[in-house]
Amino acid sequence: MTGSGLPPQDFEALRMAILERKAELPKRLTQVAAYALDHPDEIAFGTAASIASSAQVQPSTLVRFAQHFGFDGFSGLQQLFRLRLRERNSSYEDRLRSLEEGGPALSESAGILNKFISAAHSSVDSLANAVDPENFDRAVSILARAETIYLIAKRRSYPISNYMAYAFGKLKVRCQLVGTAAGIDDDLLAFASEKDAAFAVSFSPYASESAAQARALAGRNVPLVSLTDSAFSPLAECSTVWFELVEADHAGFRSLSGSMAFAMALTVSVAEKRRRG
Amino acid sequence: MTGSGLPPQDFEALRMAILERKAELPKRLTQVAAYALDHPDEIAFGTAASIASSAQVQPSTLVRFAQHFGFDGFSGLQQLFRLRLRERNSSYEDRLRSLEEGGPALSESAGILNKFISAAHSSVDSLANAVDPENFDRAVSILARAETIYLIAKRRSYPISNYMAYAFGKLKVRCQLVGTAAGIDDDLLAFASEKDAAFAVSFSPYASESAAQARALAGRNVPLVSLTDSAFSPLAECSTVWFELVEADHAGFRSLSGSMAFAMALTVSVAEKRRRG
DNA sequence: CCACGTTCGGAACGTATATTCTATCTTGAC
DNA sequence: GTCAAGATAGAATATACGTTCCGAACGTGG
Repeated sequence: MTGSGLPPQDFEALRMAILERKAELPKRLTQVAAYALDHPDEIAFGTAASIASSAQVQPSTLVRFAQHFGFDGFSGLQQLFRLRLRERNSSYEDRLRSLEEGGPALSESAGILNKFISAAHSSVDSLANAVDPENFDRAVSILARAETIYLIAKRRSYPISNYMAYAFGKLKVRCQLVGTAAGIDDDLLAFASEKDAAFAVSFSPYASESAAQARALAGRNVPLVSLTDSAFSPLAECSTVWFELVEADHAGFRSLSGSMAFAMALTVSVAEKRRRG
Repeated sequence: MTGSGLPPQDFEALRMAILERKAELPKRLTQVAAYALDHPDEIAFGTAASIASSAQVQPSTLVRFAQHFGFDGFSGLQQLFRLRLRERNSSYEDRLRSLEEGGPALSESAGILNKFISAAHSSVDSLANAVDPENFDRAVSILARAETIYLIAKRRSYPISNYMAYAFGKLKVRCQLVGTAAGIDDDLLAFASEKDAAFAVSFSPYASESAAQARALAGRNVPLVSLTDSAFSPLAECSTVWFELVEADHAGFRSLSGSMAFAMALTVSVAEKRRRG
């Protein structure tokens, strides 16, 4: 008797089983377990031999590993990894493609909508990849300890800071929206001190006022967190912490989908951190 | 000599090549071509034998098919199908899972960020599913023929109309943002006539002014397009065309990612339609 | 109707595969 | 230190795989 009852029926179940028994597994099997969870794609596509060499293990070890989890052999386990990839993809992209293929038949408007949906989708994806959790954490800390948070954004970025101001208001976090009425911005920012902090958003082509205001604040040692779309942005050089987010666009118009998600995450995180002390 | 120059390097190129040459392909190869594009997953995971029997073809035909597109054999072609699945999944969901697994180890902020990314993702997805292309087309037509577009939104929806106003400005479409300064909103709206149109956004809990303004406009036969989150919204009943979009939220705070994508698609579509006449 | 080139089906081939088996090694208890 | 139980490495094996090959079928132009 090698296995342990019935094998898991789907990938999730297998994952749980592996995590559960990971501690009590022999050395080489632990090695396989770690490799399997870290490189599921390799397991799905590779051959027993190639996987074994990648994981620095003998092919037979893979078979034993599979049998420990109730499979007949390695192949049975592999099928679960393949199933996972199959099911994952069924929804979103295929829909886009099918719409795209209907191309000429569809109205132009529907085409534009799909482009924006697609752009929003990839913006959110790139947000997921671009933001380093540690940096995010630092940004949250900086803003959370500020007395007043100054929100700097012009033109296309303004809706972001506007929404943040709304949310901060709901969350009882004091903030000052900069860029709303003409002229008094710099007067407002003159109040900012080291005890405060600022959050600036600017995408190419960068609004010169935003950059100037950011620099001014940085010069007076006001901690500055910023969101921009390039390392060469004027915001990047004067920020305490900055994030690079490239919003996918359609015909030059970005949907701000990624930025909005980021902004809300930041806003809520700050409020949460402040609430917990 | 069997192949035709160099084989495609990625799945998309292969797809194009197949579609391009589909007409001039022999009978059985056409059969394979159709099967390949319809069941890409089968090709990625199956064996030559299993695929052949599914497609009602001989295994050798698969090899010939691959060779027609410049591959050495069937395996080379299969790798492209596998690569596609690999790359599709590499970014988003795995990252979420890995962060989710780090759970307790991760900071709370990172967790919140991921929740918002996830919410944004599903908002955009539901946008793709919820918006009927024909309705969208009607909405675009209504707004495109308006002399002035009135944008009605309060509170959390305001950033959406704000961004639309910015984009409409860039696109040289006349619009009037309603809800910016206190008091004069109704005076502004008094100018609206049947030749104009309005776009209203309101999510639960609905701002009473937005609903009232929308009703007033509808009563004066001003065409009204609206974006809201329920069929029971006060906006739904008085709109010429309306869209239901449920934004996924985290802790009650929506990221507006889906709404933003929708708004920009609408804005650009209107401008485009107007430009073309 | 015939010759020719192309396409197809199916068997044959060599290879690579997953699995099994066994000798060796490790582990831990007494 | 010894022994037993389990785990591992690596060779052995039987299987299944992708590919190749060749004769038959098909369609075409003369």
